[in-house]
Amino acid sequence: MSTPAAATEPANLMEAVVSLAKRRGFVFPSSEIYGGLNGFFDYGPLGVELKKNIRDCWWNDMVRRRDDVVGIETSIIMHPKVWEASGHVAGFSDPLVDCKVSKNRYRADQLFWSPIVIDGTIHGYVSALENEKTTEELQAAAELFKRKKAIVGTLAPVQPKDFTEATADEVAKIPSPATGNPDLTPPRAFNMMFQTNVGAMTDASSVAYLRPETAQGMFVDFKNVVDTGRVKLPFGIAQTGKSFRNEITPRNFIFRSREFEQMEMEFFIHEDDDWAKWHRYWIDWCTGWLKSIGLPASHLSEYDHLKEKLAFYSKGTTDIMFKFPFGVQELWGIAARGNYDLGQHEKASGVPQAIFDETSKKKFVPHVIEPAVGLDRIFLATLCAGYAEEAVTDEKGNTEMRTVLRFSPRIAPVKVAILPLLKNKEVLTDRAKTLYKKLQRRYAVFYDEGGAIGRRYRRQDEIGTPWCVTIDFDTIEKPGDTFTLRERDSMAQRRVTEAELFALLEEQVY
RNA sequence: GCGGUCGUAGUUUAGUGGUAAAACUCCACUCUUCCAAAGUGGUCUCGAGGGUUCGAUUCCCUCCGACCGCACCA
Repeated sequence: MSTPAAATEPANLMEAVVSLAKRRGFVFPSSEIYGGLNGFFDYGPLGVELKKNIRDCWWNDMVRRRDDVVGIETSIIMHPKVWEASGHVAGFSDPLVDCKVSKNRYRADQLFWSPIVIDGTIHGYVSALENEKTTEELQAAAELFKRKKAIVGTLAPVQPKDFTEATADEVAKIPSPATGNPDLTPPRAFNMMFQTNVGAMTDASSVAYLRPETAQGMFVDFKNVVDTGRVKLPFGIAQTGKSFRNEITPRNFIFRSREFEQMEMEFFIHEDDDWAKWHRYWIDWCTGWLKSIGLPASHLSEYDHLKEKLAFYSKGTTDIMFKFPFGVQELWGIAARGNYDLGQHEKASGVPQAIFDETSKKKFVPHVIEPAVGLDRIFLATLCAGYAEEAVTDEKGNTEMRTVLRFSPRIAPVKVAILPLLKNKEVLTDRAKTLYKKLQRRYAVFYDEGGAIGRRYRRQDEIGTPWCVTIDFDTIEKPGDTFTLRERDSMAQRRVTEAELFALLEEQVY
C-alpha cells in the first residue's frame, strides 16, 4: 500500500491554488468569454458547495445553535438615508490627489502643506506626507527654502494644514512631495459605493446605493426584531449576504473583490455591561469557529487596531488575521462600536431606538459588538490552508506527487465518493448505486465508476473529499456487507459496515 | 489609477508573417480484484477589437484581463 510522505508547500502556493480552483471548478473569473471583469468572480459546481457549507456552518453555529442570536435577511438596496446616517456617503469617499508628473496618488487628508512666511510675506509653499514628524519636516523644508533663495528675515513657524483645506490658488502653488514642483491635481472624491437608480426616472431624487456592508440592515431593523422577536439583552442579530464596494484596486484573487459575501452579527449589550468582556468573548468564539472548520491555529493571529486610528465612537477593534500566501491579512474584524450606529439612525430617522430593560428599569440605546467576516475570504483561506502536494511512494518504491485539499469534513464539497471497484461487474455497481442513493438523501456524495481505482482516489483527493467507499468483491462474497473505507489524509483503508459509515458521517459532518 | 512584465487547449508550456503543437487532464469504448496502469478513438486553443499586409496567433495601436511594484483599502 502507498503511503503519503510529508507535504511540501509548492514554490508558488497562490498560483497553485488559483490554478486548482479553475481546473476543478471552484472559482472562475466572471464573464470570462468576454475577457473577464476585474474584481468579479463566479463560483463553479464545487465552489458553490464549499461556499454553501461554510455559510451553513456559520449560520448553524451562530444562529440556530445559540439561544441569544436571531437571523434576518435585509435588502441589498436600502433607503439612501441609511447610508447618509451611517456615514458611508461622506466617509466612503476619500478625496485623492494625483501628482501629474510622478503619477503618485495621495489621500488629501494625509498630504500636509504650509506657506513659507518670512517677515509676514508668503514666499512659497512646502509639503510633506503625514507621519510622526510632519511638522518638523515642513519646518526643515521651509528653512532649506529660505537658505537656498538667500532670503533675509525671520521665518515664521510653519502652519501645517491638510490638502483638503487648500484653496484653488494654493493648489496651483503647493509642491508635490515627489517632484518638488506644483504638479498636483485638486482633490477628487472617489466614492466606493456602487450607485444605481430606483424607478423609471434617472435623476438625483432616484439615486440609491448597493450596500457596502450588511451590518446596517441589522441596525435599521433593530426595532422590528426587538418588538417581534422575543429577544432580551444581551442578544445578537445576524445575516449573511452580498455586499458591493467599488474597490480602486481589487487584488489577490477573491481576497478583495468588488462583489463579495459577508457574514455579520451585531451583538447588543446593556450600556452598563462590560463591553471588553464581550469583545474578548467574541474574538475567542470566532477563533474557535475558524478552527472548527479546519483552519490551523498556526495560521491565525490577532491584531489590535491602534486606539489613535479608530473612529471616535469605537472602543476597540481586533482583527483575526490569517497567514495567506501573499501575507498576513485581515480575516475577521471584531469591533466594539458603542451605540453609535443605533444613535445615528435615531437622529436621522427621528424614531427612538432606546429599549426598556426590565432588570435595570432603565431606558437606553444598547451598545454593540460586531464580528464581521467575509465569506469569500474564509473560502480562500480554506483553500490555501488545505492545499498540499505530497510525495507518495508505492509498493514498488516509485515516488510520485499527489495533490490533496485537506478540507474539514464539515465544509468539504463532497463528503463521500462511492466507487465500485470495477465498472464491468454488475454485482459491484448495483450495490454501489444502492448505497449511493441512500447516502444522497442526507449528504453530498459522488458516484464514480470510470477508470482505475487509484485514479479515482486521486481525483477525490484533489477536490478534498474526506472519504472514499469502495464496493469490492469482499462486499459481495463475504458476510457482513462491509466496504473499504479509504481515508483521504492518511490514505489508510479499513472495512466498515453501512451503519458504521453513517455513524462516522453523523459524528464528523455537522 | 500609474509603471513594469505578460496573455497559445481545462492545466503546464513549445512554436511561426503562409493549414498550430506536446504532455497531463477530460469524454467514449475495451481491459482492469485497491492508489493518477494499458490500448483505441475523440472533444477543446492563439484574450477582444481595429490597423499594416495578398495573407496576422506572430508586427503596430486601443481595449480587456493576470501578476509584481507604487498609491488606496470605509
